[in-house]
Amino acid sequence: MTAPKPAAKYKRLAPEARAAELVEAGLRVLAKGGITAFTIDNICKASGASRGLIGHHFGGKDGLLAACYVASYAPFMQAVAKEAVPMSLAALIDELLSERQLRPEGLNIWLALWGEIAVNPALRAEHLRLYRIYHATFAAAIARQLGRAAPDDRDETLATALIALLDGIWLEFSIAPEEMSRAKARAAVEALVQGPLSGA
Amino acid sequence: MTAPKPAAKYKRLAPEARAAELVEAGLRVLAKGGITAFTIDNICKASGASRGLIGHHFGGKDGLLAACYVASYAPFMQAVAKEAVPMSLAALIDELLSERQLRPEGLNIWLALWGEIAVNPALRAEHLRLYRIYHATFAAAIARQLGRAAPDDRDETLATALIALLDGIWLEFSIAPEEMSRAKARAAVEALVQGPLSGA
DNA sequence: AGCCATGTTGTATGATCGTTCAACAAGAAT
DNA sequence: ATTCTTGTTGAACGATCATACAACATGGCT
Repeated sequence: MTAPKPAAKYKRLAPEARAAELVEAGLRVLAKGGITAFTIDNICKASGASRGLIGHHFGGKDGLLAACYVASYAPFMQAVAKEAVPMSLAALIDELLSERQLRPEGLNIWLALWGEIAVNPALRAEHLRLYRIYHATFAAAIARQLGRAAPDDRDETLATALIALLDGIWLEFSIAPEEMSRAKARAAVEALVQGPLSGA
Repeated sequence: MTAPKPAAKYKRLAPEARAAELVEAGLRVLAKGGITAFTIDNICKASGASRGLIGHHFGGKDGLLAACYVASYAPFMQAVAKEAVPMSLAALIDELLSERQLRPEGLNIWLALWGEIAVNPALRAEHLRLYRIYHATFAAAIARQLGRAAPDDRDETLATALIALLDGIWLEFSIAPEEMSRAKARAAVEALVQGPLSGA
């Protein structure tokens, strides 16, 4: 009879690793049940961790929510603000409508967070910061497409319009997938964009 | 000394009047604090009524939420599905970007509700029903604009795109009013629309 | 092998949640 | 003035919420 192995009761993780797990669990909860389901209990159950950890690593529920927001923006900004070499407008749009970006779960998360952004000043500030980067990237791509070195007012307006268009598509795709497929999304963007952006 | 007037403890309302007051209070709460603040206590405090009334008139909180959704859609659908005489596309867009429709409070309400639509099947079904009416109205207006009697596939796609564009504008207007004014919204729509919808 | 810094647990706590319901009162009917 | 219908109240309830914290366990360190 060998000595009974005392089976560890939990796994001890580095703070960053645990934080990452909690953020991931939080995003899973948001995707499934929206902001209403975003509770300590639900998140810890989804993560397999105990209730105290969120407070310990994020100072509270709000801290985790902010971290979730940043995390959900990350792959998106990564796609937009690609390396040093700037993307073409077509490539940018393709990426944003790609399977990697346009997924119902991801959009449910955004939707839940947007509802909070409109109400939570801290999230609002963070959103504003990221939006400006996003907008500048689009304006630059549009200017390049039209053969300009730097974006002018017209390019800025087009960037605003394009971003709004893509936001709206995400929205419909998230709320009513029955009415908005990836193919429809692509067709819709092309239908509106071909005018102002094809000619000189 | 005259007899002391026994000051009525509350005002008794007709069911529809009370229901309307509660819906209005619910919308006020949603506008201010989002879906998270949509609680029995908050709503009753905002309405000046007692806790029991929501259960009595709507069967519960969810019933009131559904009523709020319908109520928030009402002025919008009223504007879109105007009388028998169909609106021109320009008039439609003008109306939707008008001061009457494009207001931050109203959009905060939508945002809060959208977050629930994505999660709540009953609201989803209702949304789908209204969206189809909305979409058909736009497709018809576009077809008329292009001189067609009935909308073809291309018109349907353009309607989808236009709706998404307007949705996105509402979104930005609600989340970050700093970056989206009514003037910007109008310019953005015109910038994208002038191409596909100006020529034959 | 023993120590120790610290990541983790889970209970306790008080606040707040939605719902229920018996008692109450307003206002029309008589 | 009295009756009666029914809209209204608010306390009671159990469930669930976020947070705090003392006890505990892990894995690296010596």
